Amino acid sequence: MIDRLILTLSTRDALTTDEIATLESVVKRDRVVPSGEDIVIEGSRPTESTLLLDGVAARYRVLEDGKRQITALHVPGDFVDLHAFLLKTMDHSVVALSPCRIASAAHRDLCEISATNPHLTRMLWLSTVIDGAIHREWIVAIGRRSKKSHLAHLICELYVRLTVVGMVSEMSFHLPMSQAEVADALGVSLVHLNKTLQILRLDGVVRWVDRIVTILNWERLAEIAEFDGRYLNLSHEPR
Amino acid sequence: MIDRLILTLSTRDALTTDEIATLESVVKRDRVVPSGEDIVIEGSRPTESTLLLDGVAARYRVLEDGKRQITALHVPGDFVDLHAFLLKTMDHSVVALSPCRIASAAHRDLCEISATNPHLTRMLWLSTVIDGAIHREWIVAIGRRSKKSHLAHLICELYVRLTVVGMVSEMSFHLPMSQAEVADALGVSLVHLNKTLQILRLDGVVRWVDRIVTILNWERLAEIAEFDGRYLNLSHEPR
DNA sequence: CGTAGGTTTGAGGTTGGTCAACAGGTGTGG
DNA sequence: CCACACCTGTTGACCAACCTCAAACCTACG
Repeated sequence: MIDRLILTLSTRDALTTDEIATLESVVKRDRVVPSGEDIVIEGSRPTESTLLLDGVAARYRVLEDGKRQITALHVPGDFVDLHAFLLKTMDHSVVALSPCRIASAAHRDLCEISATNPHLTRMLWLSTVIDGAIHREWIVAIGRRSKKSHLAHLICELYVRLTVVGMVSEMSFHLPMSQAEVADALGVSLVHLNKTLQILRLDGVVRWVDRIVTILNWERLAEIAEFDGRYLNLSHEPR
Repeated sequence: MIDRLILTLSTRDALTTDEIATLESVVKRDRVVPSGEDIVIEGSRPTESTLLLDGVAARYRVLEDGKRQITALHVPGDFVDLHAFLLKTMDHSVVALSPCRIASAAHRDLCEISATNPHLTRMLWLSTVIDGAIHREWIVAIGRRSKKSHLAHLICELYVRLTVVGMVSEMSFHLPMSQAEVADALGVSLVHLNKTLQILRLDGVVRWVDRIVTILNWERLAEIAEFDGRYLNLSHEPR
């Protein structure tokens, strides 16, 4: 069940069989959330953290005028709200952008891990700081990149993250998001997102049809995005 | 020396005297970095994390065309690169925006803490996830707020964060940043930042002269910013 | 067959960027 | 003491990027 969590973590550092067993025993009750439904709600005080097993989910906030900003996208193997283990109260909601299979880890059990297994604790901590690294990259992208470069960057990021959990084949991956949702992730209007996407298509660097993204020219795409995947911290080292 | 770190942490949860003593013994070698100098450099592999004792520092990245984006601002009591304890390699630099007094905590010692004091470990972990919460709020601000609202929001945030460490008096605080640096934090041009600031001044909500910021009308400012400080996680509870 | 959700396109207006110039303050060397 | 460079803040003019509104089109589905 937690194969993809293991993949994401063990890409960064080796897990012992004991640690894997601990994670397996702690992650429980898998179920499916339909597309469009909230997995976690702003203001709630969850007593467990949610692991995404399958599907794509997004953290988001809505402003008073109805504008929505997606602050993070999650792929299988990600905890969508591990930070709530320490923050206690959710300061944003998490929505299922596609049907999502999820499971839960009780904060009581996570607390137990933090008391008994320092290395596994650091690995969980690591996954929250990688979230942070991705947030920073998004800030740079929204703040200083052109929209074309930003969109290219997002595609590069998702390509790499989905590769880690084995969900890319032949430069192609399923991205179950509407253009309106992608626009909310980039902080642009739907209309402008669409026009920006046209440009990438015309450049011949990506195909994006029926929610299947195919990278036709990785070199050019990464160049447009000025993409440097180091922030995803894929290197395997003692943590 | 670490008074402000204690302030920030114990605002969120009680620290035992033992824990305070541990922190005190781990944070060493305070020194001053002159304004404008880098405290940590992108690509480096620090073996210790840096605690900011005094001054203001910023995490930032520079793109190929020379544009800079500040991804985080740090006030006294913040660790500027605690995440590097787990990420190992810095994916951004940290610069002193004013003369900064800093001290260091060796990763070896932090690792020791993670092995021996679960609660203190969680408190350090907490401080990295609060960083993350601030990042998310910045993403929302850059992506979906008007520049006026975004600037107001930044002022509100700094007001609250500086209050926690006792650096605000009578709605006034010292903010040792040039307008160009603030512009890099908001992801706008210097010219536009200046014009936006004029508007807030004309509205009579802030005074901002000689790097001293005075909030003249908190109510209106918070309203313009649509500010809700919950994301700063100031509530005191067991973590 | 009508409706709903998603994509695409065009037109026109606003926000915010770039370029350029100037003002005030500070430090430096002649 | 002045002349000068330099840094920061300020302002105006012009232009590009991006937004909003609006409509058309497509497909899936009851």
